[in-house]
Amino acid sequence: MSARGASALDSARRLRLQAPVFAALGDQTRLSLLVKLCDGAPRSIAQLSAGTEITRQAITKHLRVLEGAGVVRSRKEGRESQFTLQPAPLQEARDYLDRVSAQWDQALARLKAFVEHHPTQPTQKEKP
Amino acid sequence: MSARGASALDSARRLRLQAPVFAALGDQTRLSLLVKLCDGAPRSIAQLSAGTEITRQAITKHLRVLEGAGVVRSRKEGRESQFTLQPAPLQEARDYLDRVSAQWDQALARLKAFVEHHPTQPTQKEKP
DNA sequence: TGATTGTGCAACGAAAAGGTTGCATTTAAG
DNA sequence: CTTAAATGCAACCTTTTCGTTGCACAATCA
Repeated sequence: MSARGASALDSARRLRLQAPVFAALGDQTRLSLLVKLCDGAPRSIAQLSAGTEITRQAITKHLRVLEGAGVVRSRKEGRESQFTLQPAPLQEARDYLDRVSAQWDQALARLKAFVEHHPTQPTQKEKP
Repeated sequence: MSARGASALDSARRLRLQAPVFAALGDQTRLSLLVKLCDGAPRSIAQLSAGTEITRQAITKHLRVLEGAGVVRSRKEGRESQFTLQPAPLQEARDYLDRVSAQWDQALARLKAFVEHHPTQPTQKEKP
């Protein structure tokens, strides 16, 4: 119960760490900021605000949210602050979704195997 | 211009469709509900509420949010409604993150190749 | 039937999110 | 030095979100 026990105990922590990342991605404006940044080039707030309908200050707030989730990093460069994408948390989020889907697939596979070993038995309750 | 052209034009629509999914995952309570459901077994609201600190009605609201994002499905079964995980939107979200990270990696690879072809040239501006 | 269990619905309140405006501050440019 | 550009900071407003309470209603069970 060492390896699996540890990861099971971390599940609550995983939730607390992963939810803010998803929350940061759960906004259309922030998602479009990420898309603009995912070509690898650092961009200033003014650059990221150009072409949008909303204010520069609103963009700034969104960038701070992304930074708080660890999805971007900011660095003071002269009079402007450059933002860069930080792919590691995104990959963790991706792996998280992968695990959820994988567990679901395994459950379905087990269910299928179970059904195939029980010929033509109609729907039965778990606890009769 | 068929395959890539179409997917490029859909990028705005992708944002509008993907953001709600991430927003649905961006809450600790909802994320834990998903984890409970990812073993494949349908569960009732009462089952999903058992062992939590918050109210059954709060859990219900979260489940409706998840359902609105297409991440779970509900089905009336007698007097109780069973909720099931719906992995397809999760996999789309995963692929979305994959594409973002992939684009970032490609950009870094290009940058690296560029640097290696320019020996010891110090940092230069994009538009001199 | 009568009691219990599982949900649905609605109103309400506190808190957070998303956005704006106005002004101060730091840097770069002329 | 004077100006313009890029941010930072703070107050404020409106809309959601998260959670609660209270009650009505349908489906079971004794």
